[in-house]
Amino acid sequence: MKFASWNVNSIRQRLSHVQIWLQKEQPDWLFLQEIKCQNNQFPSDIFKSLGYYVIVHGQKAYNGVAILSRHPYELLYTDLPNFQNTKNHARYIEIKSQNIHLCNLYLPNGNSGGEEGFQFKLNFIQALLKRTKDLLSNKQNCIFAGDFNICPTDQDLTPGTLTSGDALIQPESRKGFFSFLWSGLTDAYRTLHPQDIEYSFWDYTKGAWQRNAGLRIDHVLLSPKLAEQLQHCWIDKEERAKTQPSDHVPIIVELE
DNA sequence: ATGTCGGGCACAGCCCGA
Repeated sequence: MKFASWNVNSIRQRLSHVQIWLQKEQPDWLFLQEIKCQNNQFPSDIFKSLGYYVIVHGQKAYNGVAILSRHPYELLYTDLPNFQNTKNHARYIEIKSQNIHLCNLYLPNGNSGGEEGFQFKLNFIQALLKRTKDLLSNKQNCIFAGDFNICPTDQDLTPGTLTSGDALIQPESRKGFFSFLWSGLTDAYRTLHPQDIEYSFWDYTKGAWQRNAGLRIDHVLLSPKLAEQLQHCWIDKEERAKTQPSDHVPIIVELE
């Protein structure tokens, strides 16, 4: 079983990259974030022709998430339960497929909008934590994955890339990330690669890619039974070297 | 001082968000 997540920074700009990548990797599921379009602008027919069901929660200009699934599914949520979504952002979609809750998230960055913007991020984390605990207490299999906009530790960013006050490395953000682990989820990449320095995002500016000044902010978290089946997890860095890339690259997980 | 993208608005070049 193969699973992947990718913040594509506009699906319309990245369509050919995603198509080629899908045909190469053939995951059972692909989570997409920052599709930056409305539902009727999403290229659903192309993905259907590649053998995927398409589940979209879009928004004009910003945000937007989608799931491509090779398997039949039940749509459970197009917004995060128990979240006061004061900005009406499209940042969450959850389906159930093959007896797994597949929870696709685009966590707020938290650097814009001052204190209120940061609080919006923390509120999202709290609601996500509640969703995690609800599923785990009911012994549900689940995968929480997407762009968390959190570097869990200093191992997960190039030194000097972010200022100390950045919302991606604030203690409250990091505590939020660890709260998912403390509640019982497993960070697929870090579990299999405890010492490695790898990133999933490189800013478009300041020659970040050329200098390898990156961040690990895209994560796949697994519930206990799925974690026991974890075989491989890798970050497909090659996508960032292509022409007109997203600033994020895919993260892929293989389970038994 | 901000070196890059993407989208919106509106039709050129700024603005926002990342």
